[in-house]
Amino acid sequence: MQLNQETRAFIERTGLAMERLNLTRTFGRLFGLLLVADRPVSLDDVVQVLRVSKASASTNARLCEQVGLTHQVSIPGDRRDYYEMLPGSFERVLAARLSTVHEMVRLAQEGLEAVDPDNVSAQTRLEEMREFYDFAAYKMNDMLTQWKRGERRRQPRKVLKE
Amino acid sequence: MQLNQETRAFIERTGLAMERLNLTRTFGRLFGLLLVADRPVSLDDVVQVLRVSKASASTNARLCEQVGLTHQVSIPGDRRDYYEMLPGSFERVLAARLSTVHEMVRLAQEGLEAVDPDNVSAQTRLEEMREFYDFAAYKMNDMLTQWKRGERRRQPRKVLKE
DNA sequence: TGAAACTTTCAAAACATTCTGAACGTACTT
DNA sequence: AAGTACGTTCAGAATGTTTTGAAAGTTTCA
Repeated sequence: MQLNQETRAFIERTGLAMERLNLTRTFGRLFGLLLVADRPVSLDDVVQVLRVSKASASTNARLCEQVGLTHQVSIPGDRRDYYEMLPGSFERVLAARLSTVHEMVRLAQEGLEAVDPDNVSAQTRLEEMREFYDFAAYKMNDMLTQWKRGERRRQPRKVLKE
Repeated sequence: MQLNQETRAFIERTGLAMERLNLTRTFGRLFGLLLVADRPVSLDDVVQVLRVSKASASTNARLCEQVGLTHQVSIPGDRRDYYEMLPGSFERVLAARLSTVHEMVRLAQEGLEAVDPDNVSAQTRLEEMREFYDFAAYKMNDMLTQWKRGERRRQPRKVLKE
């Protein structure tokens, strides 16, 4: 696969960015490659562009599939597996996040059941936690619904402090 | 620090839950302890309850402070440092997440500048990515604002598929 | 059926992270 | 000033994760 120098640099930056999110650099580079590819990507493409072993390419490609980032594609007259990022990947990733938010709600509930009834500060904290994540889950749901409905007008750019 | 058996079990579950979110088990246990404590927690408490070295207790306690989970507390006549989880921790954690969402927007923008102008599929994908995370950032901001304003009515429970 | 073209699996190696004990620094107390 | 109580740092140990090469598995096709 032909990629210009800037594009290769972008792939590396993606690797680093994903590393910061606690994913692996290789996985992140693959994500970058999938973003910029102008056609479905084969395992050999991954090996060639990312300079990793075929084993690693295979493992990470399957991971992408698992988390809903890619779909498998086949090409007539070709036996290889191809992977492609389809529209809607981002919302699928976010939807998966929802379940971790629900887990926080559940955890808080378990805490409330475990602590002594006279431990007021813990009760208060755990209630805040439960309310917060419950609220967050609700809002995330909302957001996904709106996005899927196409209510996605681009927000006016503004400077935000980090 | 006295903790009943259930509460100790809760701390362990918190450790495991945080591990699933790519944090360390020790950090997660500390989070659990801070949630259920009925008074500010000292390093010695951490050592005693979590059975970790003082070094690890110190490192992880400082990490909690860094990410805005705890505040330092001092007690008259006591030289030790105490840590306590204050209200608003959860929103601080989420606010920190916002910056990673912004990074995704920036990354997508960089991609758009890097790929060949005739690579339409990449352009489309990267635009979707930029729009999505931009939208997400906007909605997260909204959510935080509403939460802080107290618009946090508990949502009716409903069953959601994992 | 057998060879060719692929992908997956697996044990070991490379690498990265986290924890520990010990040493050190600092600030109180007597 | 010396002793004590505390927190931090650091090198090395323990542990966990990812990648690799090699071998095995699968599918296609002649």
